[in-house]
Amino acid sequence: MLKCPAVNPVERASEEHLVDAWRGLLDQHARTHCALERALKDHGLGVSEYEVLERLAGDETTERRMQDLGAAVHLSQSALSRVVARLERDGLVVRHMCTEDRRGIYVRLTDAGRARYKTARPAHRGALAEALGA
Amino acid sequence: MLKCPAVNPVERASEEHLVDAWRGLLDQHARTHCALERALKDHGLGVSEYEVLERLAGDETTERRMQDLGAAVHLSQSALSRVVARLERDGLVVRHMCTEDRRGIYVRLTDAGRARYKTARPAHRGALAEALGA
DNA sequence: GGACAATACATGCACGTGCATGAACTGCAA
DNA sequence: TTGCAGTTCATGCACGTGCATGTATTGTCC
Repeated sequence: MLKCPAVNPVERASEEHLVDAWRGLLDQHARTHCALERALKDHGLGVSEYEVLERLAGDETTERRMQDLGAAVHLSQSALSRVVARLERDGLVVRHMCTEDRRGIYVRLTDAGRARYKTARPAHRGALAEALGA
Repeated sequence: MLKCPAVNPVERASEEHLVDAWRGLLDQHARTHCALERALKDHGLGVSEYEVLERLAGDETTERRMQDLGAAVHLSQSALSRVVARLERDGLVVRHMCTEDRRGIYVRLTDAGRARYKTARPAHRGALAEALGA
């Protein structure tokens, strides 16, 4: 039985190329994600937690609104809310309402949070270099 | 206060490059994964389920051992076990012990499974093309 | 042959995530 | 002012996943 006679060879090759690209992407993503997870575990951080910390540390003000963070990080709004809750529980960030729009929440890095970030950063970079190649 | 005086500019640039690469990877992965999830939802399949189905359909024998599948798919052994359990519950595959090694489990695609795969495949390819670009 | 490590898969459990919803608040229109 | 739609974030819930463990079987060494 011939397979897929309706699809011509060119389209088929293009499709296969796409699938290969996707599998490669999946491969690289899984490897890097695992490496980061392993590296950050020793510092008591998850990948999402570190990501948020980095966004906060990268900004001069060290203070951003939840929705700004949400736009930067690949996380649903609810997931971000919980990540920040965990970070606050661990004393790495503090949340406080903005006075001008009482719906909004500001997230600020604490000294402990900044210190934790600086400590974890080399491990993070190392894992990245290892996983993504030189 | 100068930041990171111990890191020279070259290493710093290399680090930034790595971070950018990782974020790009994350971006592309998230977008593609979401697109696939949306496309497959209409066919009652998850991304992992489809992945397993594809591996089974790609092989001529349509029969593989769990550990072979585990090596091909980016899933832990326990996750794969459950994915196959779900597929079996939906009647898309059947599991049966191999006679020569009674520890091993063979997974075989049913007619319904093959049909489902063929139906879902265009949607999958379409989402891939859309997400990964032309 | 009998004891013991190794392999292959299933399962209990904890955890992080997304979706849907809820609660608090703002801005606008009548 | 009052009412109502839109927003911003938190939370209940269901689900998929990984880790650790359990169960059954195989292979090896004595």
